[in-house]
Amino acid sequence: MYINQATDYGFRAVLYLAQKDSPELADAQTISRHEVIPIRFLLKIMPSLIKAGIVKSQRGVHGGYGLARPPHDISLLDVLEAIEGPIALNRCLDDETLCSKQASVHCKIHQSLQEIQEQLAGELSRRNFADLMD
Amino acid sequence: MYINQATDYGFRAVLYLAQKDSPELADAQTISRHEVIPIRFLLKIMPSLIKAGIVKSQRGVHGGYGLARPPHDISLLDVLEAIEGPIALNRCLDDETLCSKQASVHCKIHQSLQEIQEQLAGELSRRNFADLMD
DNA sequence: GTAAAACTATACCCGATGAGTATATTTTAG
DNA sequence: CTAAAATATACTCATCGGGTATAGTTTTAC
Repeated sequence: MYINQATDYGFRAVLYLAQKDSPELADAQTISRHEVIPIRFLLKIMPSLIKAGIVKSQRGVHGGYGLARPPHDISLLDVLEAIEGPIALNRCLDDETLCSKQASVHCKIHQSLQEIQEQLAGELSRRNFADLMD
Repeated sequence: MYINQATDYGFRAVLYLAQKDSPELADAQTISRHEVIPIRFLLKIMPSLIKAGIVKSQRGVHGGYGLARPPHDISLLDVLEAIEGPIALNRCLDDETLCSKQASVHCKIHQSLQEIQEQLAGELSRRNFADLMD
């Protein structure tokens, strides 16, 4: 029941971009070195963060990455969902047809997990990257 | 970020044992049919529940499975941990040496995830199988 | 005391996913 | 034009999740 390693790297990359003082873009090499993330892997996950409107990028000679909005507007949930999609504690909460009992609506377990999932999502969205910077 | 399918089956099996009215043991066939769980798979996960002291079993002709303690003493967390081990939102919360930055102690992300994980565990342990029976 | 009904222990298979790598392409500054 | 950067696509490889198979062992009815 882990969150992905990619998501963990994503958290670190975003935090790095939030914390660096200069407003210039940071290139992948720099982020990779500071956060100890395999560069090819970093390069692969950045587009997801861009599509989600969390990070902006610039190609070319003095290109690199920067935050697309202020740190206090980026939650842990934003980054997690950008990289690994919507959270779902079990597969029938994601897609009811996957329940082998086909009983998700009146299934007490399902209902409990749903509530727990909502609490989890709430916690993840309450925490933003400005909080993490202190 | 799913919980295991095995855990989901475990929830159902325990709930079934809690809900059946007769105090006799239920054999694997019966549980499997009622809860739509592949029998071989069910047979594989039951020993974990037994080791955790949640379920008791009896071999032989009129053998089967029953709860080892009352439903209100069995939480979702009990079953989850019995089957898939302690929860950990990411690998460095499970084992610090797995953090590629080797920085878990003073890592704000780590700290946040730890708090969220504790909340999640709390929610899972607050809910017991007597609640689910209604 | 033996046969059948149960659970138990191992061990295997296979597809999906996670983690990471490689190659080729596009963009931009200078 | 060229070098430095990001992007796109596709690949590898190990692990894990889900499930199956085989061969037991224990218990009880008769």
